[in-house]
Amino acid sequence: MCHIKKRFGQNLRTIRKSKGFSQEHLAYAAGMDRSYVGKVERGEVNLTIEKLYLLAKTIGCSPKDLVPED
Amino acid sequence: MCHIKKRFGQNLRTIRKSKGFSQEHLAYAAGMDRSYVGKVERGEVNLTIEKLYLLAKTIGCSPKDLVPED
DNA sequence: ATGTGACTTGTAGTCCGTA
DNA sequence: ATACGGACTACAAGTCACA
Repeated sequence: MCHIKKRFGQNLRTIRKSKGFSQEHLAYAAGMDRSYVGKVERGEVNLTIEKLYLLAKTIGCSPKDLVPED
Repeated sequence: MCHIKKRFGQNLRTIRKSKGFSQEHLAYAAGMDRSYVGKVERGEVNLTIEKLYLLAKTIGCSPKDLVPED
């Protein structure tokens, strides 16, 4: 429960890299600040589902791909 | 993108009912306020992933089951 | 290109009601 | 049992500077 943010961030980072995005590119494309994306990936942010969706959509994956299983 | 919250709420409501939970029971078991669960199901809340996870765990389903596909 | 801290503003989330 | 609202507090959102 307490690690969901970190695992979410790891998922995001893995998929982001596999798509060839930099944090900067992703942030810009999603209309977010670069530092915010970094915080999400480091598990420092308990982000909302709308941000979850925006990131998934921007990066080109399903929201479910970012959500840790357990 | 703008209807995520509503679709999420619908998913939660459907699964909650299929498990035989009332909003009150779910809220109590998850340590949340009764009115909050209602707001989530009505799509009035842009909830965080930790709440998403807590609700899924309490209701006995995967977090992915609550997340709308698109 | 990314990590981190400090900060302000908006809203998630709580707690109390009424119907 | 649920919908809905008001008022409040905690924290997510969003920005920036510097390493």
